[in-house]
Amino acid sequence: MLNQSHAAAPVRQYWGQSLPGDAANSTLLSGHPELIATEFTYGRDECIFGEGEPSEYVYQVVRGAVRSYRLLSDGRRQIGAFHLAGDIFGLESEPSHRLTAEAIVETTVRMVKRRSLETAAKSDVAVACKLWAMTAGELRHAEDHMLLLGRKTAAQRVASFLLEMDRRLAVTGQFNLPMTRCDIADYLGLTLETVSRTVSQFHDEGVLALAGARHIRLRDRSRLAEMDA
Amino acid sequence: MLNQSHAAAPVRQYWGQSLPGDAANSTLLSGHPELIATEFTYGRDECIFGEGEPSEYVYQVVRGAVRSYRLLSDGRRQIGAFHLAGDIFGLESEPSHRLTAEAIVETTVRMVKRRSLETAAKSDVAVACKLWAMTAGELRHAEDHMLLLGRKTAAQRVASFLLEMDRRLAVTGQFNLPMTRCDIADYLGLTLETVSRTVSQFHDEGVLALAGARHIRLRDRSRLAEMDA
DNA sequence: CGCGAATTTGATCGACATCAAGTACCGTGG
DNA sequence: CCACGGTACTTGATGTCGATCAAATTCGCG
Repeated sequence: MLNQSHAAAPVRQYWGQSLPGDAANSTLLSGHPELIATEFTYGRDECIFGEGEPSEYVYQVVRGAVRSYRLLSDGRRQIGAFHLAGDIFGLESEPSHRLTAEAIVETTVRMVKRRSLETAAKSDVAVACKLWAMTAGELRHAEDHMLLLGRKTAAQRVASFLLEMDRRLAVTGQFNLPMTRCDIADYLGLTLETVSRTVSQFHDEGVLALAGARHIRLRDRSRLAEMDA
Repeated sequence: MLNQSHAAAPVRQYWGQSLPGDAANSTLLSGHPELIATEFTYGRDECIFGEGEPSEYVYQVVRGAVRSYRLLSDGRRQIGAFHLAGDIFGLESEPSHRLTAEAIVETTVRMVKRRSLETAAKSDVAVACKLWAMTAGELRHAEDHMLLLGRKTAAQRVASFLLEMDRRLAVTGQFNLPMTRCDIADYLGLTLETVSRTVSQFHDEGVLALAGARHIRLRDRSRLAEMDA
């Protein structure tokens, strides 16, 4: 059950519309003039921060995609979340990160010092509430994902995933996945073969259309939604 | 894969030392005089609040044990957390509960109005930070649990569970489980049979001692810890 | 003591993992 | 522009862990 090839490879780009960012997110890292935001770009598979490292910065994805994960000692990996354009990640109430974050593709992030956020929170209750709301949002996602990992079938997991990606990055009713089948598998608690087979099956059933493995158009969202149940 | 008997039955009691409550928790619901706390006792298997209900109160377990869970349409259940004496639960940043909470055994809770907490948070940044820290703590647990549900073997899941319960409710190096094998299974993403078999196996290996199915003494914590890895 | 639920244990099944090719895709260099 | 090489992806064959089905057995409580 050792895991599969989390190795490096050539770079791609252009993923993610720059910062659609739902209003909720945009505010935190822009509303306060005293918060200095720096931009930085990471190459594909580059580490942004590692598990256990002190959490110095909070990040927002400007362009690209990020995976946050934890490892078991034998290399099995569980990706807890994908962070796409507009998403904020790396926000901790504690002094150190509990997951590793890596760029999936070439990714630009905006970062602000955690300390300065905390300072802002101390003087402005609205900021403090904002931080709380953001962590609560992550918790909600984690709760949904626990149900998926603990109790859903492979088909249900893939259906959930497709609907999530459709919601988060579809533009003209279709989307490009920035992540590999292996990433998806490690997000869904499956193997890459099972993910591939399930996507193929959905394709055969006419539930989705493919243009290359990464470009997907959902043709029957209601069918996916009801099988997800 | 339909689930097993979440039915009602006679009442038991005496679970949980009354409020050992780590300092972190005790403060929130006691430090502020303007927060009026009411006590209430729920019978075994009684619902405290349901998924989707407006989140009017925040709760702290005084005595007993609570399970929080979500259901799939066909009845499969995923328990996200057990709340034991001292734990706070039902704290939401949003207006409604996202999981159902039920008393596992006869359980006394202390409850304060969510609105009054929010009011306190608005005037006192320390309270706001406290709320954030508590939600962050739940998120940390959820992240650990995602790794367990997505990637650990049955034996590793049960080992994790035993170590968690040992940490949270052991008194003289031993503890009484308030929950059934079915609850444990729905927490670990397994079936009750697999949980039972795994506990029996640990018993045969001398890793733990049993006095009835619910009373457990861990005899080799380091072995459990290393198999959990 | 005796009933009903909880738990254990056994036999069998099946969904997904693992092992193993084969194919498509894409960036690079000739 | 095309051949090459490497990775990602798909597909097939087989294996296995945990689920399911089915009885016992034990445990609490009335």
